[in-house]
Amino acid sequence: MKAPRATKTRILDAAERLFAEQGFAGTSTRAITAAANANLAAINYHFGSKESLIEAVFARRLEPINRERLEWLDRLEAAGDPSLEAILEAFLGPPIRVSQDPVEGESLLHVAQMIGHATSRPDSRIRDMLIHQFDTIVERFTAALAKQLPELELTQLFWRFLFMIGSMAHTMAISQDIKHFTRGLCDPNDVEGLIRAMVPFAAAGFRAPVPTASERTR
Amino acid sequence: MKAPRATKTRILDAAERLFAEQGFAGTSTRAITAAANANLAAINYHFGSKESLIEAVFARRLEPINRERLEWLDRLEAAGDPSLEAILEAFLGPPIRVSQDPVEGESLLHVAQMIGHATSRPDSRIRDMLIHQFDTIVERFTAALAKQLPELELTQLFWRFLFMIGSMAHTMAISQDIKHFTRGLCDPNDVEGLIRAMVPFAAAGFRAPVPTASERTR
DNA sequence: GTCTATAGGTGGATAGAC
DNA sequence: GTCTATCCACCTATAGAC
Repeated sequence: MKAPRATKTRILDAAERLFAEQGFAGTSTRAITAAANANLAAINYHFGSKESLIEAVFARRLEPINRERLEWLDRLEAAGDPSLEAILEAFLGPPIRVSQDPVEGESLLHVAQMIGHATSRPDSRIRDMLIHQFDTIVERFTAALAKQLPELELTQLFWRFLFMIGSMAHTMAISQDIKHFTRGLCDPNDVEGLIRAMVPFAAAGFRAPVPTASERTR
Repeated sequence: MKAPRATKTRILDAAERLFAEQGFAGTSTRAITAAANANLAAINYHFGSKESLIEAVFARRLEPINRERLEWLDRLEAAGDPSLEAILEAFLGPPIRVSQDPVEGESLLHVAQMIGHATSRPDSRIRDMLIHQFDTIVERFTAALAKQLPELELTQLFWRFLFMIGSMAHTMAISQDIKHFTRGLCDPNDVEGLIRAMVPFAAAGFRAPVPTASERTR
């Protein structure tokens, strides 16, 4: 006999799905508590406010993934000089694991969509929290990449790191429309296949020579 | 003596900025008309509804850019067999031009952020309109790319096209935080430099060999 | 911890004068 | 085309009973 999920967990689950689908401003606490089979007052009781609930939804998913990324990178660096592909996989691997968990699998897409919603709020606490969540990750991984690509200017390395993150984040964020645009060929739910497509794409991009300003588009 | 912009244009300008910063649900029609120095009833008079205003904001920017992309590709194909880099630049070039216009320059970032906000609304008319805006673009450009990369499986080609779009869209969407994450090295407002960084990255990614499932991460 | 009831505010949209 | 005034649906948050 399985215990029913606690109210707090049901609220987190419902909020995660609804925030991903409709954004933060577009999702009312009423809709969340209704979907979670909880009372309207439960959000304020358990989280204090809607904004704190948003932070809790993010933190529940991002903290374990980012912790695992850092541990993975630690192991690689302890074992010697990691290859470019190995570094990229330490970055992309933890999301893969989550995506393959039958229970938490959906959550990864939701988080990606939520990040899409959160990324242009100049003022909010949520943005500050997201920046803080990723600060260490960016620092550690760009340092590892720089060591592996010593001839690449640091500015170009940062650009390319951003491009890789963008590839992943945007692809997940528009996953609902991918089948339409690719005539059904690409399956956005096959995150393993997505990563297998992405690692060689990103690795080749990182290794590409930087053209001078004069030589473009012949 | 310059004529003051028409109310309709002022509303479009204000709505574009506010939607980009705060999302659609997070931006009230009251805030828009106040920022546009227009009357509260003006949105309904000129556009009919808030949702129709959103569509109008998108269409004003996307239609000329996408038309120019197709014309550019037409010219390339009329002149012979375009190179991979030339095709990528036909895709990325029109947004460059817009971004360098001192008047419309800001609008490109706004549209990118708005696309971020719009990308996970399963039900809305806005999503349908966006899909329609990009349908022809995706079809024409993937066909041109497939011709230039005949050995690349179509599935991988679609993935890589999505990755390139994600690189561009996400980079613009998080532009506010790029200086922070890159210690000031990358300037998100220098869209020309962004594209110059992106074309070789994407071109190398498109040309990367596809690994078999067995050979990964050594 | 969970519920009802409600306070106190903001939302989109419109009617009708000018 | 522009304005004021207003409708009413919906929002977050809280007080207080159970």
